[in-house]
Amino acid sequence: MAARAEQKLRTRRALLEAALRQLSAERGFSSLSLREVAREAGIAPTSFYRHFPDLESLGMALVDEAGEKLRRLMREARKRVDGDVGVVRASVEAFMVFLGENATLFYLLSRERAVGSEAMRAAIRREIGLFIDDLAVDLESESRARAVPMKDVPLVAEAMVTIAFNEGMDALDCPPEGRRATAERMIRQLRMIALGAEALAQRELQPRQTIP
Amino acid sequence: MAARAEQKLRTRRALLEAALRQLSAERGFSSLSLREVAREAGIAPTSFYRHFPDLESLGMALVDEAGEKLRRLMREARKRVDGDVGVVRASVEAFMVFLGENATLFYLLSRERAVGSEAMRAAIRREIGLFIDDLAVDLESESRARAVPMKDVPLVAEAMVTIAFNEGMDALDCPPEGRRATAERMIRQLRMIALGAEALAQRELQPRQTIP
DNA sequence: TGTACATCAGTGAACGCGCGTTCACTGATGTAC
DNA sequence: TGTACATCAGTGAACGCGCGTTCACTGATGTAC
Repeated sequence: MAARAEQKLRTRRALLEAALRQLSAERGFSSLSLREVAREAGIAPTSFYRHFPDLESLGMALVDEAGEKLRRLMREARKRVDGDVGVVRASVEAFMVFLGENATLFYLLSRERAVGSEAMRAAIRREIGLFIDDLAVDLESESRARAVPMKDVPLVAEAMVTIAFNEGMDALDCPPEGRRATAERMIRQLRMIALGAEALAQRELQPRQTIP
Repeated sequence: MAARAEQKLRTRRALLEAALRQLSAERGFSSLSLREVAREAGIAPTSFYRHFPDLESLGMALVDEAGEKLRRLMREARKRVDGDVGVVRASVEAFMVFLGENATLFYLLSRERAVGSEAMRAAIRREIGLFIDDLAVDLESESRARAVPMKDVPLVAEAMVTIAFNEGMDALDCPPEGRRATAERMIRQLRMIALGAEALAQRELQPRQTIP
């Protein structure tokens, strides 16, 4: 039996979840203390070291988890894309669900991206980069399917993710009844970006046809 | 003479600048300590209270300063807008100058917007809101001057500022020789947004003229 | 299966440290007459 | 101008607190024979 190994995993989980429970709108990861997390997880402070060399390592583990979960949800949502529901709307819907259900994971990604240790910021930039790449692939294939060319797809994806994270933060800051409105704002901004990139591509095809 | 009042102002300045000096890519405002700031400013920890009731109040003062400085620079830069240099390019140039010369003020606005105390986040949201309003006014007047209508100008301004702050962060994270490239990425993203908003406006004028 | 030994997750006491805040004070600057 | 008093920016000692980390330990689980 791996009784010992299982117990160890369970305690590790407890630590990760204790840390998540302490994160909120008010409290960033860098304000957590090792003792506090251990206390919340129900173990002695010294036992923490059996699982992570320091708090930052625990943070990195959370970042990985957050990134994977977010990308998995988005990938699944975009499978349902068809003629009626475009990539953008499907993505926004899935994103808002992620926000609602995993607010603290989103906080972690969104805030420590700007403020954490160098290692943490690098890890988050990596996760967001992967997220952008996923979106670029789907935008590209939608563009081909609809036969509407789009200029600079990776840059478009980057701009879209930037907007999504920013409006996502706003959505969490405002009361739940404001969520729908924020989602609509998000969609309108994303559509502008998509339209602009399409206009750029068309301009290249018909260079002189500008409206005075 | 107001010798005493002047000295008090000088010490206050010293405190503000000491705090700024401690801020960096690695250290967010919330990691500063009152004792540290006082030490750096060359006064006893207890003297701090003659100037601010707590560190957060000092932070708010810095936020106000940062917001005002940023907006003043942008307003001056946009005075130089003419036929050759549009609002977008002039704004980006001024923004990049602000980034280079006031990196810590920008860090403060950009990071504490996500992670500070409720009061601090509200103050930053206010400053950024004013910044967005300024931009909206100039976009609107450019749109009229060029006789190119633009849909949803305030939303466009919001999206642009979001992109600018995000790319601004990236610019500071990468070595100075990468700055120009980041600025160009920023401009391309902003142009997409502008183009998209113009395309939306045109679509309303000529509703059926879609390209298959 | 039973026994002897190894592993290792979790412990509790102890450490030194920097923190925010209080307090009663000092002495230069400011003010009233 | 001189004098007596008020103001108040800056001080240094002291407080209690939670922190991260070390250490030698315990005792259940795992392994070799």
